[in-house]
Amino acid sequence: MKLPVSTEWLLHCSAALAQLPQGATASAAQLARHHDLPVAYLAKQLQTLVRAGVLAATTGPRGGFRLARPAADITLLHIVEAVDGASPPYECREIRQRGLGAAPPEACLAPCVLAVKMADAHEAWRRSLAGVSLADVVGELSPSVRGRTRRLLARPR
Amino acid sequence: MKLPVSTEWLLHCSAALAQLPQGATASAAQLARHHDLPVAYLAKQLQTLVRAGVLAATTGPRGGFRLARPAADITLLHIVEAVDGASPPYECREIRQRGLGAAPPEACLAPCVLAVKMADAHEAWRRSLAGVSLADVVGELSPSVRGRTRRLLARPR
DNA sequence: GGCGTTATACTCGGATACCACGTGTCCGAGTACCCCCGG
DNA sequence: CCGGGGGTACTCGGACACGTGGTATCCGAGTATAACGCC
Repeated sequence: MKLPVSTEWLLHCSAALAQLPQGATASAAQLARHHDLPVAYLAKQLQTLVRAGVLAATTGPRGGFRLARPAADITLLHIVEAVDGASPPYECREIRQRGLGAAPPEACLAPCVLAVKMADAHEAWRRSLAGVSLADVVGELSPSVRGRTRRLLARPR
Repeated sequence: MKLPVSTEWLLHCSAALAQLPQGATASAAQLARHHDLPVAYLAKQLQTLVRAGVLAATTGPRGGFRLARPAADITLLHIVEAVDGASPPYECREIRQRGLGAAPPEACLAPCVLAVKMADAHEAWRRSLAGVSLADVVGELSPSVRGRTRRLLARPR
């Protein structure tokens, strides 16, 4: 039940991109320097967010990454599930139907109780993350911090 | 964010033990046959639950495993955190304080917003699992299934 | 027949290999920019 | 001075090793049982 370490990186990078002016981009190298992260690996993970439709990438000079949608439409769940996959952590393999104690088929019409409870918990987790957007996160930052980020990630003219 | 496969095994084994008469035990071999699981690995994982205080083990003939507490006092969270560890899946490493964009110390007096939101989600997940006890799970099974489990796991006299 | 001793077989418990996924790194393809040249 | 073409440097994108933790397995330590012999 460990999330990849890169999850933290991508959350912070996405939050940083959400603080930039509309349409502005930041390169993988800039974002890596901004938080002192390994450039190559961060770039690899940023691609994951692009494939998931959370970020958009532009190649060439003055290219880079930007949010693919307004910050209010990107939730923490989108980012987490993009980097970690959307499959639930608990997977019911129906072991109740195997072995000497295999439940009779008529008892298996209803889904496995344990699977249901585990799915409920996972859904509670997803709901909590889906309730927080990048706009919410940025909104909780002080204006001075926000301005600082914009200034530091501004592209050299 | 994958839970070990053995999580399902231990949940089902614990539920089976919760259906046994007070004080009755079942050996690792019995439980393994009951669900067609690898005996040795299951035994290793059952030990984990013993160390966590969820199960109690008795050695020697007619020994085996039993619940260490009443089924109503054992929640799904106890079992899941015993097998998977209690550390939260998201760990804040304070990357906001590193790199060129390191936040000034006075801005870091409040905890990292992202870490708080991730912790909230984890807490929602834990709360959901903590709300379901083994007694609840067993209570949702039909009496016929429950009697069948007791009969199949009864020790030969 | 009852009791103590011994042998036994069954149980858990920890130490030891194997494999997959996350971590980390590299080089190649593509493109927007900028400079230079010609008109 | 203006427009077009080519070179360049910067960007992302995917393919290639390494390490840690879950998966799987084995054999050894301990104990309650049961049988046996003795009183």
